[in-house]
Amino acid sequence: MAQEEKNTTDSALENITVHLEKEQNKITIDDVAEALGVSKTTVSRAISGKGRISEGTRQRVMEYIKRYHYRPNVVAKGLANSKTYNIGWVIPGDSGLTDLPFFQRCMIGVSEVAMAEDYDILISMVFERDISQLKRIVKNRKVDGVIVGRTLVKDEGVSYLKESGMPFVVIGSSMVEDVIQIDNDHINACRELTSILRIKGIKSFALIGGGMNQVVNQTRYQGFELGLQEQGAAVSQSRVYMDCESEQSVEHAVEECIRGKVECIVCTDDKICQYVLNKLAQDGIDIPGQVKVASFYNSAILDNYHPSITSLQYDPKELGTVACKTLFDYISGKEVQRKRLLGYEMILKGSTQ
Amino acid sequence: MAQEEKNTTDSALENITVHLEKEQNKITIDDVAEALGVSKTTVSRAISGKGRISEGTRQRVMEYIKRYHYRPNVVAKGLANSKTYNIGWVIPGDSGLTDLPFFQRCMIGVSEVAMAEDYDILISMVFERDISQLKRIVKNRKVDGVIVGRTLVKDEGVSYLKESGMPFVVIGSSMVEDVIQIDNDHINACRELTSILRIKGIKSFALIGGGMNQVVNQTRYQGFELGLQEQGAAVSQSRVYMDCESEQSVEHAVEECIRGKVECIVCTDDKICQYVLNKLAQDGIDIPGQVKVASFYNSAILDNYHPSITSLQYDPKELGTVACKTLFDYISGKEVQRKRLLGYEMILKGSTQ
DNA sequence: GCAAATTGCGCAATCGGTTGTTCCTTTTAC
DNA sequence: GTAAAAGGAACAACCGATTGCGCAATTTGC
Repeated sequence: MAQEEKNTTDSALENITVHLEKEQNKITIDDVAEALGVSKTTVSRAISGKGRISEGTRQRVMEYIKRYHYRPNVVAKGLANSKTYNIGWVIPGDSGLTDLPFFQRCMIGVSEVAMAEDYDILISMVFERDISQLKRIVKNRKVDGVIVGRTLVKDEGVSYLKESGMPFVVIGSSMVEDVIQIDNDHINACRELTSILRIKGIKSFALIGGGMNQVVNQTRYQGFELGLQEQGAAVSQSRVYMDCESEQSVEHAVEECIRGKVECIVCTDDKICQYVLNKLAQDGIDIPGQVKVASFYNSAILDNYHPSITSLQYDPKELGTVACKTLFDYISGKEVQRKRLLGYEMILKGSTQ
Repeated sequence: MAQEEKNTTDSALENITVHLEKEQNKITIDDVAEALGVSKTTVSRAISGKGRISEGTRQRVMEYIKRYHYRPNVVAKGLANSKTYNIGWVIPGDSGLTDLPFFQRCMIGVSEVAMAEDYDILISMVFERDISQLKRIVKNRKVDGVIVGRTLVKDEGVSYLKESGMPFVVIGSSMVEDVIQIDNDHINACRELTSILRIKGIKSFALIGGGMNQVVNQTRYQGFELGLQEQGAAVSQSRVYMDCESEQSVEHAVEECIRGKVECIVCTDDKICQYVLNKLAQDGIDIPGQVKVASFYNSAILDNYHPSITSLQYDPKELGTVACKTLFDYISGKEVQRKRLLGYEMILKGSTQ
């Protein structure tokens, strides 16, 4: 009965309309100047600390500002010194379950650094290969720089940014020349993984991976091949199934692995790993008894599997932090390293025991 | 060998530094005016279409603009008419696997509407209950309005926005008075679900749900109770386990359901449903034979379960679209409905067969 | 004690647009 | 044919900050 009342109340409320009434008695730098009997130049200097100003008046201004909650208008400030105090954050709009939390955590790093510099983050989603949103924020000069996550081998966003002259940093690697990149050391991560597993006596590997149009997958593929090469004759065989975009293609790859008595399956991301694990469970194949499994990211979507999955783990927040710092350095004219590789962590778990 | 060369090349590249050299010969409205021998007023009016201007000169201006790719400086434009051409998008920084894709798809809707109005989206993440990022963009007046996703029962962000006078719209519902809300009709969705299941002969239900501090969970709880109430004596018993934040608490709830011979478990979100399904699988309990299961969102994280899971599904993009349109209407002074409820879709699948 | 150097502060231009007002020209009305 | 109305374009103020430059007052140097 209580609920029913509640419900009818709600229905009634639905038809209520509201509209905005503006008042906005926003205080400007002129107001502050007038109130204190000084020029706005003085107020500006008190705040920025630039130029010549006596400590006394500076204090007086700061007190007034604090007391009456004056905040400089960022738009006006931006106009005066040609800055927007925004950076763009380009993310794939169609990112999967693995990517999404990864980039969100990247963004935490970006966000922290940006806030410290009084910058905010403007978002630009890229669907399929449509970069019109990115073009907009660049052409409209709504950002001072851009950070790009997940690059493709032939990445139109990166090419566009490069020719536009807009400063930008790529999280991950890029095939385009002369681009500032912050990436994890996938190559060495893969080498170490194969090496460690080899020491455990594994002699046959398979790599099951996503689209080779993504730079990250290509890099992991390289690292995997390189790692196996280093193991030399000790590895009897290896199989590679890249460009697995659907669950079916992954299942097919797994079937071939089983048939070929592959001892260890390495997945290039956790979504693919999820498919692999489901297929193995379906076929009643024991992990790690009959086949061992390793993946990347160590993300939450694999949390519920037993045994837990050996992973190469990165620190997405660190990627974000470093990328954003690098971007600011670059914008402010400092020299920055063109390509910087961050570390990784090997998390050995039950699936490769 | 090829790879090794590649690798050393890469290492060498890592130490290369780059730095920005500015040139930026950006063309301004004055340049256009001068080139055409008209005043900048004329150029401005040609573009905006406001004021009196002959069709001839308008054409002339537009042609020049197109040819030389003139783009008005949005910051300057914003300063002149006190707009930022940005809207804020507040999302929980710690959102789970279900929330994240949901809000991303909301954002697609928001983004589309915003772009059509020449607006961009500024992001503000809320961690725990820390709304300092939101405060920043509001105080710095970097946005003309804000859209808030996932509200808490006692939501500091919403309270803050309300007292700040910044226009905003909530996706979902809010407990704060007089707030513009766009939500799905959870109440009726729940009622319909219980009703349909009841018709199938189910007599005992359980609801396993997340934190009651989230408005959406509270609403679903209400709808569930209301639905059962309407079924009256036909329902022999029902159990409610809200505030399940951990996998353990979900498992515990499931155990009790099994022991109590509950015929159908309803989950308030797909993450919880995942836990429920894992627990049921672990205990070897058959779905839908021994117990039926239903959830919300119909999200991808349940894609790999068999049988597939009956869900109440919403259209997140529509939520975003409507929210953003409403926000623009409100900002421009139009009257808007205070609370608007959007539809839902019942997806009956194997888990309730 | 006087010139030079330093300090403190304000004037006014500037960033790149928008818009109310004015002024001149053309069109309309009767 | 003349007054009124409408049309077209420019002037200049304005949005709210920053900053080069100039001037007066104070401090320093010898």
